[in-house]
Amino acid sequence: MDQRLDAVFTALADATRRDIVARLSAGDATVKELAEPYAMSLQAVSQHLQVLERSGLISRGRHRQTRPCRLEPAVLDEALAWIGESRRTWTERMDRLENRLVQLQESRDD
Amino acid sequence: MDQRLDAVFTALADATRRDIVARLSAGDATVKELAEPYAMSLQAVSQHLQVLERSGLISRGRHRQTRPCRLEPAVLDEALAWIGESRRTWTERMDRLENRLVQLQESRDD
DNA sequence: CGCTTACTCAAGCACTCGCTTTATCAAGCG
DNA sequence: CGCTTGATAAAGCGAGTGCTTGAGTAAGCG
Repeated sequence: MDQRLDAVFTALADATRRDIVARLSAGDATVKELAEPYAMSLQAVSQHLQVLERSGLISRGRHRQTRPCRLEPAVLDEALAWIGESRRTWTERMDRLENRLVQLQESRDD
Repeated sequence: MDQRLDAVFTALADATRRDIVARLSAGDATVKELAEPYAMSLQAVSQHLQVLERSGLISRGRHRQTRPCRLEPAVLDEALAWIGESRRTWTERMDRLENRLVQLQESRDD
């Protein structure tokens, strides 16, 4: 689990890879199609896709001589869940703090 | 924005730093307190905290000779929003696909 | 004042990252 | 068969990461 989150957040820590994920969320694409907008070699994009694949964020098939890429949202959900959990804990703590302050205020008003 | 997301996801791409974030979500802590459970030097933890601070995930004050660390949820929210957006786009596309399939099914039944 | 505590700075080391270039492979086309 | 297309493999390079040890700083305590 730790290793999977390592891989997902590492994969998302690069602007090019985030852009690829965003584009794949709108539909599958081949390596060439994905590489087209970037000012870098096809090989570099292929390496980015390997990072994304290793993290589980995308999967790849074979169709003729292309390797179509597809977003796999399951790992995205794990990342979402992890961040959400820390966020929730923080919020609950703040709520408790606020309640305590309100109680203090009320007891002083007595 | 891209740079901020780079920094946040890079910060979250390490299990020790994720653990620190999770612990800070439950309450502020000093460097020494945070370092205590890990089998690494205090300096190493201090460096992890610098990464977290640069990303905006935590802030640090000064109190006597300690540097209390505090989670700042704003950047966490940005990461949450980014992932959520890709997730949402994917889900909507799947919904549209399903609708089209249902329509195909219905037109065949006519 | 000296001593401890809490922490940072700096240098060094093994390792990884992002990208390049060159070479290679596998599928389809003439 | 040769040739192009889509993609991967391998090697190398500069920059960055994670950690260490050693030294330094700043605040509190006797």
